[in-house]
Amino acid sequence: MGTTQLESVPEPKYWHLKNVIGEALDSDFSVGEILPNERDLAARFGVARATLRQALEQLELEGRLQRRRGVGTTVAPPRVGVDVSTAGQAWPGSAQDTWQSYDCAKAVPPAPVARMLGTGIEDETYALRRLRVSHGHPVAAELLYVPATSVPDLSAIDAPSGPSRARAVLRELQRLDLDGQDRSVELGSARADDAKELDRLPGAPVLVVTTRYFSQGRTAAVTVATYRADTCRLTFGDTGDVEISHHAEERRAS
Amino acid sequence: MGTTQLESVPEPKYWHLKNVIGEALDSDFSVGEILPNERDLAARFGVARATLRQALEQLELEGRLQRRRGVGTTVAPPRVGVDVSTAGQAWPGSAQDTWQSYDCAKAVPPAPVARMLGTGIEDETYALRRLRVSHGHPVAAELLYVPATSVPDLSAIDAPSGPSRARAVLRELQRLDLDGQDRSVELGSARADDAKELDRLPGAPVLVVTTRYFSQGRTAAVTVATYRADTCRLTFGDTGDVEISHHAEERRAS
DNA sequence: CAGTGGTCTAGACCACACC
DNA sequence: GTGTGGTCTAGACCACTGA
Repeated sequence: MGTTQLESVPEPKYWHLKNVIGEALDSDFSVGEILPNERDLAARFGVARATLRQALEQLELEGRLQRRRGVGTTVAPPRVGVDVSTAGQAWPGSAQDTWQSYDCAKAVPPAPVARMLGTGIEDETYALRRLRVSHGHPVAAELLYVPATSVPDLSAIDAPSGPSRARAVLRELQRLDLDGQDRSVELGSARADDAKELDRLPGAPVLVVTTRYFSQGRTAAVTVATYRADTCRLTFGDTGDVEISHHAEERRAS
Repeated sequence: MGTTQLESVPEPKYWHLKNVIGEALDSDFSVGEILPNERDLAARFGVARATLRQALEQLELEGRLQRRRGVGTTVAPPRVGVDVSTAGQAWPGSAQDTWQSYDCAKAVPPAPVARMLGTGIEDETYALRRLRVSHGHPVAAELLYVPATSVPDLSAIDAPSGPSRARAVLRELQRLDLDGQDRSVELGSARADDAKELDRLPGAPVLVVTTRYFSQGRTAAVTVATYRADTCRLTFGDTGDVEISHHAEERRAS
């Protein structure tokens, strides 16, 4: 304010608000600090609460704010970088990966997944549920789809269901040769079950990472991982063999 | 509707609406078809327009709808996959990359970028503006930051500004040895200038791809590319050396 | 319990595209 | 012009958290 003259094409109020609050966040608040409640803020800026909320929504989308019903609005910490690179990668569940699996059932995959797997609707498929935790918080929920034909040696009633069968499926997968993989990232909104795992409301914005695992010229498995878009930054460490020196990397701006 | 009984924990109306409309989109509409206007739709479902809009916003976020002011709401085509892999990668601007650069100026990079470059606020930096076009539509706008120290041989007034200087900067970059790179993806909202390039409103959801280019043990350049989140799916073709057969890939679900 | 953010309403006006 | 989606208002009630 003060710098802008009267605009011939005025920007929306919520947009202006977002910028004003965003700047205030940089200068007057520190991480974790709680903001005044929405009704007070709206009154202070002389706008309706709906308008104020539109600005806060934007800031939350950008990962700068965190809002919790019944609690309040707080300044969010910087997004955590989670590694999703495929360098030297193997099957899911190998070595010490950052996922913990906790359930497995037979299910029919959604149409887009079935298309990637090249399966018909009546083909048996295992659906394995996993959770990725970082710094004590869940950051992603994943569904791993494995057609029964990919793990033929898995004895039918090896384990009735649940975690033990999950382990069995992963074990069988390891025995296949992994020819390569294929990854894509897109924006989505959390389904009710994923939202619950991630401690968010249904419809919350998420980054959907879809991975295809190839073996013997076919798609042997597909994972669909949904990452919290508000708190996560997906990183791909595609650095060659170079060792990067630790220059300014750790400096603070202010 | 009709299938659900009375809910003890009722889901929000807009969430239910979103699902209902989403299903209708699958069954009763085809790509490009225009929906009834918001006022009619709201009346038809017996909700306020704001509630109906909340449902449409979700669907637009998921890339299922496209809304244009003054025109209407249409069924969106499937997201286009844009390759952002770094396999066999080189400097930006090399060979036939999919970007077209059209401007270059000197500027001070935003704080996070300056931190990655390890530059102070008074160090000269070139800011190069580029646009990525796919299937005739702009899908991403990019800012490439190059500290003047990275291209020392660029004669100061080689070209005053604009596209010719952009080409000169890129040309100089090619001469450096590229040791590796580093990429991250996060959710953001479009700044006013990016939004304009991408034919969207300010604040529209975008996928921000940040790339660091390493040379001689330091960060020689940084790009910040903003992709339209509604129409784009970022793909990483990390497939090893395997050739994937074209099984079911092209089928339609019906 | 009181206080928070989340949902919803019924209106109004504006900016834009197209005729 | 007319019709569209985009913004904004001033209220109301609900669902949740924590004292």
